[in-house]
Amino acid sequence: MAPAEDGPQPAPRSSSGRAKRTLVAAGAGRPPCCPKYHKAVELIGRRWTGAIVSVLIKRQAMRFGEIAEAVPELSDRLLSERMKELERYGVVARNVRPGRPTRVEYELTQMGRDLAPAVHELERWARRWLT
Amino acid sequence: MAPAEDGPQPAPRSSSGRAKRTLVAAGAGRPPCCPKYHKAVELIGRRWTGAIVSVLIKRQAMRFGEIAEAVPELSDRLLSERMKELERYGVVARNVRPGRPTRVEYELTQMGRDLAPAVHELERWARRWLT
DNA sequence: GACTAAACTTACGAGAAGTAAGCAACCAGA
DNA sequence: TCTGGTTGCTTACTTCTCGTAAGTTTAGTC
Repeated sequence: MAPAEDGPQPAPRSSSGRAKRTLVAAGAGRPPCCPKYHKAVELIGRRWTGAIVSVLIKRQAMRFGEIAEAVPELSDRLLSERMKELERYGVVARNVRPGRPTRVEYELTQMGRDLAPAVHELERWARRWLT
Repeated sequence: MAPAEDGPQPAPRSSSGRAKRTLVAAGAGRPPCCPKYHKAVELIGRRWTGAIVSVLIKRQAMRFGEIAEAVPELSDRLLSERMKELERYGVVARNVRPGRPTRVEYELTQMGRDLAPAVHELERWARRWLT
């Protein structure tokens, strides 16, 4: 990240009152500061995604209702939405088990399991600094 | 949160069709899965917060406009909002330098610097798994 | 006296999240 | 057979957050 961009000239942004800094900066052909990290934050930064991944790291495979219980503040609607996203990104795998009331199991893929260090570090930080 | 409504019976979710699982679970007196981690995700999971902390980790003190340049997609409005939040949480410190036009410098506190491992792990993951 | 710079604010529409309820498939018990 | 229960989602609607654009403030400078 922070690619090149060592500005000798303080340079652009604005011309009067307040012009479009964003556009000026983007228009200068400068790439976004770190597309991959940004994308990662978009993914796991989305509300509840971190919590979902966190509980899936602790137990290996969980059913829909189990995740819902483990994260009580999360509603079914959002849980369903987040799981679909995570599946689409390849972070979790979804397995439907044959049976009467349909049972669905979710588990992390390798990509998802590899998020563990980040999640653990964040947990460590939270434990240390938050009340 | 979860005021009154203390049902002695576990009475887990539903009675017909689909009742309020969320409220039932919360009402059962069960604490949220991990309040601190949840709080952390609320904080750094908010849009752009991760990116802001990330650039502040790389350089030590930055002015408002420098952060804005380093994260070109981020608008002034949100940058201002996020910085206020981060300051309130104690993640960054704000120093106003005397002189006109007003110059403000932001730098991470120890609490903020301690976020570096989590941010680095997330960056590593992003580099490895995202396109 | 108009112009400029830096750091914010304000206004407003669009999109994401929260809340509540419904649905489909199946089965156990009365 | 009818009632009720379980499970994994949807749908409908409200509220909050984000993105975009433009305005404000303070004081030096041309």
